[in-house]
Amino acid sequence: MGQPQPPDEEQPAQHRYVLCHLRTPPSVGASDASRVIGATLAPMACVPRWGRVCRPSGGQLSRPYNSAMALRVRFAPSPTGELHVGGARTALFNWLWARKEGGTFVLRIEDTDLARSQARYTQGIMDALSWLGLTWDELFYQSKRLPLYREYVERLVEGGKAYPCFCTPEELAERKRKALARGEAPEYDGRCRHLSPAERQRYLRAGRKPAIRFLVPEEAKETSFTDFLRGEVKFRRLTTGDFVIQKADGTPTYNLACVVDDHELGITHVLRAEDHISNTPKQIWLYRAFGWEPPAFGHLSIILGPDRKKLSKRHGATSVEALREAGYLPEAVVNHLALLGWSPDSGEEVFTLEELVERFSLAKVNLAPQVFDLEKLRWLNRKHLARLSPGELLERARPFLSGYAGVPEGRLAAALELLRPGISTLSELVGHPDLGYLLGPLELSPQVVEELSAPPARAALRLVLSRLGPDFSPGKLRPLVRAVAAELGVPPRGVFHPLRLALTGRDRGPELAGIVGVLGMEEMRARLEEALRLVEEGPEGR
RNA sequence: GGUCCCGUCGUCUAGCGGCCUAGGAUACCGGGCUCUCAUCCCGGCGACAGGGGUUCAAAUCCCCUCGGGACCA
Repeated sequence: MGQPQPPDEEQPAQHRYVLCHLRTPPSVGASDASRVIGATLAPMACVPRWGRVCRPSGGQLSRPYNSAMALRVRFAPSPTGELHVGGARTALFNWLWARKEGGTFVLRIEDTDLARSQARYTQGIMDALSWLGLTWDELFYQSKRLPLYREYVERLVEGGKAYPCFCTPEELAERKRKALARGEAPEYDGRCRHLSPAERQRYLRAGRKPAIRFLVPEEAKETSFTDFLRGEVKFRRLTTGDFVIQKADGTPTYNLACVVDDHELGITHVLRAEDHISNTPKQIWLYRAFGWEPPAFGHLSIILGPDRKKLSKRHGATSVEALREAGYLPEAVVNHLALLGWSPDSGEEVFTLEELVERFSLAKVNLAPQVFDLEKLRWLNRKHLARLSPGELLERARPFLSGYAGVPEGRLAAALELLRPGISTLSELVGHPDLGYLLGPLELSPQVVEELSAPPARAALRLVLSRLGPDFSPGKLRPLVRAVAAELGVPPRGVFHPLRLALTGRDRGPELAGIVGVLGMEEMRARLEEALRLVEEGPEGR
C-alpha cells in the first residue's frame, strides 16, 4: 500500500497481519469522565497518533502493530431513536476489539441536535447496551461540550479557514433546486466566502444569524485515506463545496463535533459503518485545518432489511429494545450480531460474549452488506436458551410470566424446564397453551369429554387410576402405561393419548412423564377422577 | 445527478492461484428416535452476477458490463 513497513515488525506469515503505519502514542486523551464538563482546549499543535493499520487490496487485513499500546475506540450514537441492530453491531465490534486488545471503549452521546435528541432515547440506548453486556469505560455527552466546539470553530474562523455564511435555508434550497434543474451537482457556490467586513456587518445589523462554513481548500479536490478494513479509498472530489460546521443557532454540525471529540478524546481508531465513508474526506480536511493527525478509519458494512435496503424502523422490530421485548436473550442477540459480518476461524457458531472476545478478529470481517435475518436469531436463541441453568431460565423468563404470580417457584421452574426445548423465544411463554394446565386449573372441553367417552379410553383411564399406588413416581409412568396397554390389548398410544387428554385437555405437548412430574400425583389422580366423572355424567349432564 | 462501497446457496458465511465435482450454518424437504408436538440424530435440495483477459491452472489477480446499496439530501 506504499506505506512504510519496518521489516523487523513483520508478523508471521500465517497471521496475515500487515503493519502499514507507525506513529507515536497520543499525548492527549481524556481518561476520566470529569472532562465531560470542564472540557478545555487541547493545544492546536499536531497531536501525534499511532497505529494506523490497513487492508491491502489482496484481501489481507491488518491490526495495530503493537497491541500493548492503548487502543481507544468509541461508539457515538445520536439519541434520536432506539438503539437499532446496525448501531448495536457497530458498538459490539468496537467493544470486542477494545476488550480483545486491552483498549478503551468510549461511549459518546451525540446529542447536539437539541431538537431531535431526547433524554429518553439516551437512557434507552444505554439500557440496551447494558442489557447486551457492552459496558463502556468512559462516557461523554456532546451537549455538555458545546462551548468547546464553538471555541474551535472560532479558531478556524480566525485562521481564515472558515467563514460566516448568511444565506438563508430558503435561498439555499432555491439554488439547490435550480442547480438540479440544470443537471448540476447541488454544491454550495461559496458566495459568502469573500464577503467584506462591511457586508458582514450589514447582514448582522439586519438581524441575520450566520452559519459557519468550512473553507474547503483547493487541494481538497482529491482526497484519499487508508481504510484499515478496505484499503485505499479515493475520492475524486468533495461533492458538497464549503460545508457547514456550525449552524446558525450556534450548535456544531456532525462532522465538526465528531472531529473535535475524536481528537480531544484521543480516539485512535474510528470503527464505524459504511454510511460514514463519504463523511471521512470532510473530516480529514478538518483535521488538517486544525493541524491534527487524524485517527485511523475503518468502515464496516451496513445492515440491510429483507428488501436489501438499509435496515430501519420500516422493517419492524429492529431495535435492540424490540428484540428484548420479543423474548430474545441478550446472549443470542450479541451472538447473532457478531455473526453478521464476522466469522470465527472454527466452524462453531454459538458463543457467549466472553467466547467472542477470545475469538474476535477484525481480520475476519466481511465487507459485503448483510441482511438481518430473524430465522438464525431464533435458532441461536434456542441454543442459548438450552445453555441456561434452571435458575437462570426462571429469572430470564420472569418478565414474561406475569400471569402466574401466585405459582410456587419450584413448580414454575419445573414447568419451564419442560417447555424449554419447545420454545424459540421467551415471549412464546406468554399465553403458552401448555402453561395453563401445568400451572393452573384444568377444564375439559366438551369435545375432549366426548373423545374420552369412547369405551377404550374410559377403560384406559380407569385402569391407570386403579394402578396408581403410593409408590408411584413420574419415572414409573412409562412402564405403568405399557403394562395397562398390554392388559387391554392396545398399543401404548391407546393409553397415552386418553391419559394426555384427561390430564391436559390437549392432544399434544411435552412428554407425559414430565407433565406428571410437574402436576404431582395428587393432582394427577384428581384430574383423572374428574375426567371419569364428566365422562360418566355424559354430555347431557353438563 | 455526483461521489463512494459491495457482489459465493433464499439468508449468514468458509475460501487469500491447484487441497473446490465450492465446505459449514440456518431455513426448507425427507427419514430415524418417540405416547403426540417439539428437541435431537441422519440424509437431500440449493450459490461463485455476466463477459473478457493474465496463467499450465481463476470463486480467488486485472479490465469492462450488469446488479445492489450508501452518502451528498
